[in-house]
Amino acid sequence: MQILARTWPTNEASLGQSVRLLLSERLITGVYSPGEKLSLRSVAAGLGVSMTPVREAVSRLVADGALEVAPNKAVRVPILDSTRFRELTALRIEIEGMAAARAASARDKADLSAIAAAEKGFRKERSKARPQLAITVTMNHKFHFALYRAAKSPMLVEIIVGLWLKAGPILNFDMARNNTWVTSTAGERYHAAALAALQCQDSNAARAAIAGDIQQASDRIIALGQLPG
Amino acid sequence: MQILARTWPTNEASLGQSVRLLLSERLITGVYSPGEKLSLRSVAAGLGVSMTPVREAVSRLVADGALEVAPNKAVRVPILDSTRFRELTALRIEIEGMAAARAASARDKADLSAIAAAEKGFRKERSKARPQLAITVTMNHKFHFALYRAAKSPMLVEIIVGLWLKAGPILNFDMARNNTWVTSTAGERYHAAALAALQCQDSNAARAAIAGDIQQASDRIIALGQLPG
DNA sequence: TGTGTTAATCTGTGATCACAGTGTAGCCCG
DNA sequence: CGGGCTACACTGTGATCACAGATTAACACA
Repeated sequence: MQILARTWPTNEASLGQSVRLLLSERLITGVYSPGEKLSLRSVAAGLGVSMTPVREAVSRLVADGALEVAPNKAVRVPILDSTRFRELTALRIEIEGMAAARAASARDKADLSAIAAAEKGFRKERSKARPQLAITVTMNHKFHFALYRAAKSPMLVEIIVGLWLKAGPILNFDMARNNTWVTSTAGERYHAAALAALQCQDSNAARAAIAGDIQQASDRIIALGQLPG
Repeated sequence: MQILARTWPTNEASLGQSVRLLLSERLITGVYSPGEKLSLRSVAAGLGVSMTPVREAVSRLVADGALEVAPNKAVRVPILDSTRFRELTALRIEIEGMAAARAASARDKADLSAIAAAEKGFRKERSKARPQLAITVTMNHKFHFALYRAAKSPMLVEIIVGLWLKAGPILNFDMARNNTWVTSTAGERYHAAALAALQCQDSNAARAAIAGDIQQASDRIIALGQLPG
């Protein structure tokens, strides 16, 4: 309980929810590597809770495709082959592109300032002499979801969270081994373009900017040639 | 265990999975009404299993938005207000339309015959003198998912299942009180148009047909004026 | 040294128990 | 007969126990 107590003040949320959020964050930020095995008892012991809330959280993540159960019944982080990775990338481009297009017309002033702040944070970290991967990843995450939330469609945001859960481990795992992503300026160019498109309510430009951002990151992963299949 | 044993031969799937599938089917086919309360113990007793697998299933469905926990901590079928229902409809049109468009280009012969068979089954039941709602709903379900599976994107199909879980209870609940859906020929016209579009690989026509089908069904619900908000 | 077999350990799954919070029905009192 | 209070029943949540299957490690034997 000690770990969770510090991360979330146990204000009001079930332990299962807390564990799920913690594991989600770890997956999206690449704490767990593709293929890594997770044991319910180990996770429970590491978090200081019993198996029950961990089981609830893992069960949900498995259902979301963020974790998988091998035929051995062992729980592990899925290893996407190149076919499934391309499928996921195509889906992300269409659905996140749709969210960006909607955000361009539905955004209000509060959205714009939140997105601009996130864009600035990302650019600032990445332009450092030695940008840290973890911080850059977090900033990228904040920017994208600030933008998607501007579409004013909670259900759509939930769908996108599911997509990021599937993509997170591979993206961050390979990024960590090849620093072309943090050293490239492609990301901030697309981010700036997306922000500008939202400011002038240009849906098509917003969709194109987000699609380009996703595509270029995906291309880097595929170029590494580490994916099976 | 007796109920589950007959529905699924307990071949190989955890009880939690079986319970989840059973509850999903009940939600999509409208066995449970919007606002209806579900008790973990009651469901468990009714299915002859312990609370554990039921909890796992319900937890997943709550996460999917197919069920919700009231501030009382009571689990119930969500009651969508008109705002959320319109949001859900708009999402369905875009995402299921996307699936239809992809299916038009990715479909193979096996897909076409499966979809044609499902289309025929739907049309046959609905054209009866007294079509049964439950059967019509099931046939409609089969047709749509046979079509979506032709897009060859399992992740996309999973997303759509999530959308249907949210929409199922209201759709079928209101349909049962107003037989304009089963008596209307609009559904089979859109289905036929979608099938034809897939046959000649016309993505735009396929998207339009599915969008029209969703829209007309949604319009009937809204026309009933039973939705709060 | 290589190989086959066994025993210990670890896995997820399901059931059961304990507990705090909430709604409700009944009953007592005015 | 009506209103307020008190038990009781029931809710979800978390922990713990029991069990079958699989993996691994060690040990004995050839």
